Amino acid sequence: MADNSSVSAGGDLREERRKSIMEAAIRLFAERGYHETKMDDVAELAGLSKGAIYLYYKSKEDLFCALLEEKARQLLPTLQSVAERATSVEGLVSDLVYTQLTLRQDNMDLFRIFHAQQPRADLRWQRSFEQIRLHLEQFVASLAEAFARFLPELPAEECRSLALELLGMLNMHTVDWLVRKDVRPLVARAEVITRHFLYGLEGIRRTQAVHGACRP
Amino acid sequence: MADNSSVSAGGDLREERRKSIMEAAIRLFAERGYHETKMDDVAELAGLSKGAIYLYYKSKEDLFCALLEEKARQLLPTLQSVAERATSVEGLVSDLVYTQLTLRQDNMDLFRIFHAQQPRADLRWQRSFEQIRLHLEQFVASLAEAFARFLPELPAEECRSLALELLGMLNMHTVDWLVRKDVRPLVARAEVITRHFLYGLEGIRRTQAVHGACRP
Amino acid sequence: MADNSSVSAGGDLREERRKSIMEAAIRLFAERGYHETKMDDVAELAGLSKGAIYLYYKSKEDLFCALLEEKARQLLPTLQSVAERATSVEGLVSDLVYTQLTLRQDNMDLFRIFHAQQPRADLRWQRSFEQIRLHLEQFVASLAEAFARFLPELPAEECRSLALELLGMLNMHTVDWLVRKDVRPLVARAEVITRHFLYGLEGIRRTQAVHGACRP
Amino acid sequence: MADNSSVSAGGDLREERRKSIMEAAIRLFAERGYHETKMDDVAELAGLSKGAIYLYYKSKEDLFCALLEEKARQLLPTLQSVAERATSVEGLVSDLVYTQLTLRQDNMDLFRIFHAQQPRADLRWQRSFEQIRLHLEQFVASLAEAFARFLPELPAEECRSLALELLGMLNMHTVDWLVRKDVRPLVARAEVITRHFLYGLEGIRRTQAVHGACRP
DNA sequence: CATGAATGAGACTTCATTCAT
DNA sequence: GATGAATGAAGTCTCATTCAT
Repeated sequence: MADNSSVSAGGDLREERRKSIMEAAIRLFAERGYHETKMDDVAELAGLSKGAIYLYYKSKEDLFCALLEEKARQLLPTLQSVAERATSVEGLVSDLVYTQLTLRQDNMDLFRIFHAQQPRADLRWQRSFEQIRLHLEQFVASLAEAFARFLPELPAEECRSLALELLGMLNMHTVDWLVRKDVRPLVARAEVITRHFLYGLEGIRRTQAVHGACRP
Repeated sequence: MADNSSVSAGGDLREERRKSIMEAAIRLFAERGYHETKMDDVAELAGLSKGAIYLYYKSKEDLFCALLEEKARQLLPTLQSVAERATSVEGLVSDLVYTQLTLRQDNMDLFRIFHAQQPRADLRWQRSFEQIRLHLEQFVASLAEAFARFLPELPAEECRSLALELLGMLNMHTVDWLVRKDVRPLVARAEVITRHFLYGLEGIRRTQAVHGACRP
Repeated sequence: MADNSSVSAGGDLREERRKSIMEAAIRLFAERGYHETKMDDVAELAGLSKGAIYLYYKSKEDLFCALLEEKARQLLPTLQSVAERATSVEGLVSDLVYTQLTLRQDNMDLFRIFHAQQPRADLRWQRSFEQIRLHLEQFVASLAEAFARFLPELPAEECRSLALELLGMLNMHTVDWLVRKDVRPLVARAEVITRHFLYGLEGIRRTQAVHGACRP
Repeated sequence: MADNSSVSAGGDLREERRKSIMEAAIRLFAERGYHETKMDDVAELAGLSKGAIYLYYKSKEDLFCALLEEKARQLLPTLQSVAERATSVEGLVSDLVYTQLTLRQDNMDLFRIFHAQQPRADLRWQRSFEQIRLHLEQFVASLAEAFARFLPELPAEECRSLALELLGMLNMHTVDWLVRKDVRPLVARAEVITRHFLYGLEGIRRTQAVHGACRP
């Protein structure tokens, strides 16, 4: 255990450097965007020389894509599981809102990057972004499906709508929190959002019940 | 008529060129982002030489800022007025949703630009963006205030929350419409969004009524 | 004629610039080799800015390949024709030596580039170089064939050998002339080379004649 | 014996490493040229770490120069001696051709390097190259002088010419052998080359004899 | 001595901007 | 005014060389 410390330290050091580059990159890409971020800046923030970055990532583009893919791999499982293990619509919504806000708060830089890139037709990050868009699409779908489970009368289309709307609410609150540099934690908004959204669902349900009752 | 045509045509021509540059810029900035858009591309799409752009805008940055400011000037009044002239919360929401979706559909490129830039901390477009953020802030405020008018018992904070959430829902639907290249018009989603949001309000109101009744 | 001067001047100017870049490139590539030649140097020698080169050639590599291909296209026809139109072996050799030396003298930089690159296994200029090697191969072949025409008894293999040897003699004299910066013109060596080579042929012929006579 | 083994082994090891670096360098410089050869590649092929090279050679340039000088020191004596110990022109030529072709075959990488660098005006290897050029010059001179010994009537200039031509023939055959990756050994061409060159000499001699006879 | 991670000077290339025509 | 060829600052990336381990 003690004797392999030198070896594992080598590996650890390498992994640590890799991580420090990535953290620097996330922060800068988030704050300034891809093009306004210079490799020099990343190097400086990571505490390395410019050339050293190229020992870990073969190009700026590669660094950006690696960032997207690694974070996607880290975060997506958490997101998915919430929708799947829910036992009631109230539980689903409140868990989801809480989980999302926590993740966004802890990964605000990543959120910025995603949010900014979302509506681009683009260019050359297709590979990475297309993957991520698929993940997102899948996430929306699984959320819509969860709604469908608890609101069986609702058309699939409308369930998807609900999923989008909930995410939209979360997005806007996150952006607001970022832009106004709100000192309160983002999760403090969980209760309001959950409540508002559940009120909406209640209304939908009631209408459904009536309609359902009318159809003999 | 013939002789002043050169003058007025000159003026018109000038205005026309300005506009064609701006339209080209909007489209390209939206599709590719600021840095991926080359002045050559703008010139080509506008049907002018590269040098000519500099007769109308003193730099690329200036073109971008002018674009933001001009469009903000064009669109914001419409947005504001909806909130102000509403006579019922139902009217407010349904008008707003309709107006917003229509505007976004007709100015999708502009929407992309705004959306992408929204969560940036940045850099050098502060001048233009700060202005726009103020406009947006103001718009959110006036919307929150309109809600407050119709839901007098609701804390101001929560009214603002509602405003954000409605806009978030609209944003997400717009992004979804763009990304999936939905062939149906964006406004087709107005009814669902309005309904969902109003159900939510109804729930809030009912709770309020109960709470209100309790308070002697 | 006069009215299209502005147009043709534009074209001419462009062609002139292209040529001045190429001339600068040939000289520098010849003197220093590919890698020791910086785009800045080419630009300076061509009397342009660094960036301007990229208006004419899309990369350093492209410039190098264009150079090879253009010169090959210019010079090869001359070389080929000598071998084809010869009516006697004496005429062939003396014309060829003269033509070759003249061309080499007038294109000494190009000769250096070819000579230096000739025995490389390499790398990325394959496209351009493979073509040129084919041309050279073809040239050697047509020369060998010309020898075969005048020395019908000689095996094809040995004719090819003769072709190589004549070219080798020319190469070495050219290198010697370059390295020693000989003030006399290179063509001054034509007579000696021709004479020496023809003496050799005479010997071969005589042997052939004897052998030929022996075979009934 | 045992105890000094570490020292002598150390020295041997050092010498061995030096040699393995040099062999790697020769091969790579020959195949790819100086600039396309990376120190990493040399290290890998030599089976050492990159840093280790710098314990043996103080820079890439130094490695290249050392290579040239060492090989020159090794090979030149052999070359010189042939010219000096010849007893007849036939012997001279056939020995020289044979020796040269053998050396070239066994040192083809070195040949490539020399051949490629030969006609450069250059740069910073002047030190090493100038030396080598002097050696070569000397070699050509001694060869010319040998010819002069056996052909006393021939002007010195023309003897030098003959020397160049013989070397040119050898060069071209070597290049041809390399480029076409001829499977037959290079020395297989010795007989033809010798024969062709001697035929030439014979012709020269005959003419000389006639001229000599005329001069009373 | 040996290693190989890190450095940083320097090269190629792009593109916003200028300016002679 | 309009053009587009030219400029050159600035950015990405490479690789010879160094140095802590």
